[in-house]
Amino acid sequence: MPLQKYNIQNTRARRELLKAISSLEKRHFSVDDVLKVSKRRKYKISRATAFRAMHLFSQKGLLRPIDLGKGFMMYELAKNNTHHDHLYCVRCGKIIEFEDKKIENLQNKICQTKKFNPLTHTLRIAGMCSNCR
Amino acid sequence: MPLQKYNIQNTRARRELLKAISSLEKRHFSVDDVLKVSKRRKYKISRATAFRAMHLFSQKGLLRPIDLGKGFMMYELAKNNTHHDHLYCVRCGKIIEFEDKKIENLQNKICQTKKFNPLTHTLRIAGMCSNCR
DNA sequence: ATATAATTGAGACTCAGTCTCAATTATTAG
DNA sequence: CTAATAATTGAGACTGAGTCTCAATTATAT
Repeated sequence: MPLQKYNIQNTRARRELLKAISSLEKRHFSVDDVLKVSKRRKYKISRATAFRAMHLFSQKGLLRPIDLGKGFMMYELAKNNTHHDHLYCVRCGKIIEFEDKKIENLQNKICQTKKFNPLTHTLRIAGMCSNCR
Repeated sequence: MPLQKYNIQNTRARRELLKAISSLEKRHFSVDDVLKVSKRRKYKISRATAFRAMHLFSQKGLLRPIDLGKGFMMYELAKNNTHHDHLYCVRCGKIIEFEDKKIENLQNKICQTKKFNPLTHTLRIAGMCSNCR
């Protein structure tokens, strides 16, 4: 369990949260997805702690926050892959990941032109996946 | 005043909201920016009506919603320009618009590859503008 | 002019996320 | 190891954007 590797103080609550995250079959999850799992276990984690941990984990590079415009944040384990963007099916909720270096390069070019120092960027395409039409 | 042109039923509340929007010096505004102006006028508009109108206006193509990841939606008048994306300075709040056909094309190419039918897309780069470093 | 359909306001409500603060747990210094 | 200090935690109150309900009002169609 990699808490120390990410320079995150190893505590019971955080260990439990990580375990809950690992037990999720989904690749993309919300804070409440994690809390729901943790609620079934003996050691309960409070809502505030879960939110705090998700932030910390993101900041430390263990998780990556994903904004699908659903009104709440989703997360994914950062170690699974490198930065990428998402197609989001508004009908079935399916998330398709994609990575496009050319788009990234064009984004950087724009930032240079505008003398803008990028910190994060979000590219999300919402629509219908092949199953949903 | 273009309500009918957009196929929007012309009512007092909507006229007042449009007037409030026009009176804003800002190009990008939140529902509460609009409500704040309207609160200074004789004819008061309720919160629910304002939110409903913003949705309707967006749907009818009068406004364009902008998700800057601020936790609430921003809007802009659609007539000012065509679709574009945004750089958002997290320090001073400045919004820089940009348009990049090459990025759009690459996005469409990805959708084709993934057999995905895009409805909307959001590309937002958050960081620091030239003034903020 | 009436009937029907759409819009509105007020305020209760929802839901994600934050805050406070005292209690607990971890880390550091001695 | 122990005391002192620092970080984390839980409970629940709170915030703020946005939604819902429902009766009253206003627009549109007949």
